[in-house]
Amino acid sequence: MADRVRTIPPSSSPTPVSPEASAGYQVRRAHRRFDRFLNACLSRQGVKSGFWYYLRVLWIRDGVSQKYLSDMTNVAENTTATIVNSMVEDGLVTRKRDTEDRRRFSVLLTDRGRALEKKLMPYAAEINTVATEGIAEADLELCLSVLKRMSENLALGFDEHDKRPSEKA
Amino acid sequence: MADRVRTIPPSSSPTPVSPEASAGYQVRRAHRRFDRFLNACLSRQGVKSGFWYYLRVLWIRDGVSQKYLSDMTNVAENTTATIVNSMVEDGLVTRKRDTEDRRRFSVLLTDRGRALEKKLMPYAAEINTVATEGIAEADLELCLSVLKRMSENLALGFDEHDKRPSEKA
DNA sequence: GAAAGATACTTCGGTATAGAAGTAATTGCA
DNA sequence: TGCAATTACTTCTATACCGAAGTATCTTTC
Repeated sequence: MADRVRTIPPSSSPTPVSPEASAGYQVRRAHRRFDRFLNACLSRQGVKSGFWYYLRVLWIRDGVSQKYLSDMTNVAENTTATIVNSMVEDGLVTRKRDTEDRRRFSVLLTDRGRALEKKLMPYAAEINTVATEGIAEADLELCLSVLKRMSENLALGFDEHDKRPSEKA
Repeated sequence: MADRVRTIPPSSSPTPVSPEASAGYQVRRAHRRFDRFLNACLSRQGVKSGFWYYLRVLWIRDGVSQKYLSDMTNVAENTTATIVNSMVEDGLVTRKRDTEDRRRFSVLLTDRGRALEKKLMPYAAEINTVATEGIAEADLELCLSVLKRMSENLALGFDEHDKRPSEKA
């Protein structure tokens, strides 16, 4: 059943892959640092960091489904459900049954949720500014495109296995 | 007190920073995908994903302190405490008071913990291989060095604030 | 047009993570 | 030498996340 993600480990690696030279390691470390920095910013504003990613989606496009939010934030749907609940409690969004497809909810910003954009968005720039200090523009762009490609590569491995257990072709 | 991590949001960003073009966004997405892929591999082997990062450190250098593990894995010390407890329960490591400095523990691999190296290490290469498919060697290396620089930049902002509230110089 | 499958969401249980505050051991310094 | 600061670790509480399994709704298919 599995293919990219095997049950039996692949034959021993040719290169032992030192952590420093490993993409997985560097991505994880960078992520942890971004995450802590972001948390520090947001907690000062009394906003839970889990909200951030959802707010960013909603500021761009309001009234979307939880599925859409999950896809955009790269988070599982049950996680989104939990966090949206929490955001409703905090008065940042409301839920409304979609009339077209009654399985769905529309998640809608409240005034308070919308107002946070002005207060919080500058942090996105702030964090990226700090993070990218001393990095040439071209290098950064290349890095981001490599990250994007890696995300796509890893998603592929997954879709094949988890989302489509039976090959369609 | 804070400096890099401000209480008052910085003045409004010059560029609105579209998510796709944001380093934070790309790093986070890549991290989530790596994380899921890794989890899928490890759960098939009955190993909790939290163990992985600690095992990797211990396979290289056995008998280190929890502090050292925390530093190497970029994880807070209380998190390390929890996970090491869990690893002890699962019989992968043991703890031994350091006789030189009795505040410390040495975390030591059991035979079982050591044996996992052969079984699990190939995944490090596997994941990186899948992730970096179609990416030029030079581009990857540049990407990793940019990630490293970003991690350093973000850590700096933190150390200034959290680790050294009072300037030493 | 009814059963089978897919989709959107929820609930439950568990892991991974952090911050804050506490304890014990060590180090630094007056 | 003795007390203050620091360090290593723990405990408590809360958040962020996932997989599995369940419900309701929609779609497909014969």
